[in-house]
Amino acid sequence: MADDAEEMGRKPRADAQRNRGRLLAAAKQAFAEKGVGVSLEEIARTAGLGIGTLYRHFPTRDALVEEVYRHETSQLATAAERLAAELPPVEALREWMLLFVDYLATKLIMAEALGAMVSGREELHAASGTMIKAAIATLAERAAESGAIRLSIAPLDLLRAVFGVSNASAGPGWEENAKRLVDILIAGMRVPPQG
Amino acid sequence: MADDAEEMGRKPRADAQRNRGRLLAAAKQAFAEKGVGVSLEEIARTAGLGIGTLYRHFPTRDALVEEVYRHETSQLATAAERLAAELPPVEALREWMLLFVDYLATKLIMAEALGAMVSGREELHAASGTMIKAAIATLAERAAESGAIRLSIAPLDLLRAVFGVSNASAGPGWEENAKRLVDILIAGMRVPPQG
DNA sequence: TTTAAATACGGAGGCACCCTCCGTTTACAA
DNA sequence: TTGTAAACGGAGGGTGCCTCCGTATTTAAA
Repeated sequence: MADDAEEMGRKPRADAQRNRGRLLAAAKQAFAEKGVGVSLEEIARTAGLGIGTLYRHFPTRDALVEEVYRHETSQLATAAERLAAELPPVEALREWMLLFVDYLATKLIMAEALGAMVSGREELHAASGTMIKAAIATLAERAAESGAIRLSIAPLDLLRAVFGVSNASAGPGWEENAKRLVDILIAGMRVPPQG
Repeated sequence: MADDAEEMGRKPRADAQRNRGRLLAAAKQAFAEKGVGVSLEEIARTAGLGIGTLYRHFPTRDALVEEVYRHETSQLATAAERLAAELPPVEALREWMLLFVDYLATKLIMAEALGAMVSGREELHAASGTMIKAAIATLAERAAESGAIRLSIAPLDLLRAVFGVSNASAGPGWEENAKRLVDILIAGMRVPPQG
């Protein structure tokens, strides 16, 4: 019944666990308030810890970001499963992409992280990135297999395109535009009714 | 015949002119080799000048970038005019977007700059940004006026989407994908024949 | 409890970069 | 030739990144 503690050989010292939590909390708030570019020193200070401690727990800035956003990301993955089960393939794909836009909009904090994972350097944010990629790939491929759309580009590129529109775009209407883009993309991929 | 020296009240001192040129040359090469993030100190050193001189000529990193890329950008603007004159509206729009992809691909050096100008902080790269925006806006609006497509998103968002796919995307096939995305976008905006 | 090994902590220190400020040098016009 | 506006250069102060290692704490064995 020791399923909670996924495979970990040793036992982390109590103080280490506590401090890890403090760092994550401080980081989450700092990222939200100032973006993923905040000074790591500031995060450590906010957590009441030394910079060395931060670096021991999270050797790179991205390791920290990864940890902070893993939870949020998994919500997107969960939604993908639900949509796939409840809706016809193309609709599921469309809805999930719209949800993706919502995530970029609502949790502006996530935009940078999602962006980084969607656009390049895949090594970073490995875990979250894998979830997202799996979600969009599955949905897109199911939609393609249903015959309703033709998948002429890599599924992840759909998200890249959507992210491109959201990315720091100044205009207050970007969310609207991003959602319209989703529909343009779906329409552009649709197979014409009479072959 | 004094058309070369666009309106400038005073006369810049000879050494100032020469050094400005050196800085631009050094910057162009450095940007090409190491991206727009290079140390400005290194650029100044390469140009055989002091860091203070660089900052006097180009108060911000972006002022320097702007200057370096203004020429390249104007080529895109010129191409837009030519295509608009030679091709039917939708084709002109499509071709120019493909050309945009080529620019991102060929002059990888430009990708960062074009990206920055296309995605947000419009104040930076003002001059180049204006050119690009004017080009896509004109082409897109002409295509929409022809009745062949429906322009449901901001023209610039088309470029944002394309840029999103190109943006640091690791895969070697990104250029292909970006071009296919252009066709998906065009197809997605096309007005159905018997609307 | 005592004790010693294992582990974690903290922050000084070295490095890189940014940008400013101002004393020195230079170009050029009178 | 000479006075001065303009340009130069780099030291200096600030911030951030990351490493390293002496000190402090926890844990478990005796």
